[in-house]
Amino acid sequence: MTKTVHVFRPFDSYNLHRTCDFGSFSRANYSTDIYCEGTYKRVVQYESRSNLVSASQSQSTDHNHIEITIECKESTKSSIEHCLTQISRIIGADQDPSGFYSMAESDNFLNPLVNKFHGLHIPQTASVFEGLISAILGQQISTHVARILRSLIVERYGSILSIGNETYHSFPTPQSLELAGIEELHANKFSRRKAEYLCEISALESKGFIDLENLRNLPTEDAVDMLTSLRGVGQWTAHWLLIRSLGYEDGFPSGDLALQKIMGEYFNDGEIMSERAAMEYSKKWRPYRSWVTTYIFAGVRSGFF
DNA sequence: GGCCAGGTTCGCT
DNA sequence: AGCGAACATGGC
Repeated sequence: MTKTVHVFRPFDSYNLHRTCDFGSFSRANYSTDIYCEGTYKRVVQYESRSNLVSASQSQSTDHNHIEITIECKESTKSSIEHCLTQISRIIGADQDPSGFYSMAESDNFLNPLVNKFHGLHIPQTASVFEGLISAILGQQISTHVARILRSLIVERYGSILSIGNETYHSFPTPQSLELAGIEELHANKFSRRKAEYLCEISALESKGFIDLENLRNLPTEDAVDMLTSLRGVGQWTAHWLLIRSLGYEDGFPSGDLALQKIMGEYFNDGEIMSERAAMEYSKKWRPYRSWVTTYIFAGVRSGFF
């Protein structure tokens, strides 16, 4: 077991704790990602080898930096490179919120949110596939139930890595979910419809009929079109993916019920906003709507509103 | 027990 | 285009 340590300097404002909190990583049943005592941990696969990668932030007096540790049976220059790229993307340490922050300064609604959650970046899912499956599974149900279902498939279909006394789970591969099959997922607390969506998408990805990772390289519209052509993926899910998996800064899931309620309270005399009205109103926040969405949800989760 | 929760599809007007 | 039902589950 070799161990290597690296230091990464994000933009000054970056706050690991707030970012991991937003990602639900500190919740016991999140399974794949662990955030505990100031350290974030996750297994990163590279060429069929498992690397345990951890990140922690030290707030020394003059400099704010992230320390990244990689543990692996064998490491190479390219495996280390891969792990560093992955981890900094997952924890959002490579993002620059300064454009969003300057826009928010002159916005009465955003300004308090930015003050409260300053340093929160947008955590990215380890893969687009993982983001998509997690998003579909969370449709229409409470975040609490979504976590239960997510950890169920992770523990049942994901691979396991043991180091010392600790056990780490990986997110299921497209192959393993395809293999699980509709019937089995249905028997495991998923609606038949959802089980179908998950298996269909897993099969398409594992057979190479779609390439979810490649969506990162497409213009926004094309990525949304491709995603919504999949059964089980509507506007909400596609935009959620733009924000949480594809790294776009201007996604906006206007179909979101919680978002419509909050916006209604502030901008529509307390009346819930329609999807269309929410989308229209959101245009004043271009091109930073992914940030706006993230900060609003951070507010929702912490009882800010 | 009933209603809702960070939606989507399908089948009607 | 727009509307309503169905979908499975956990929590209040």
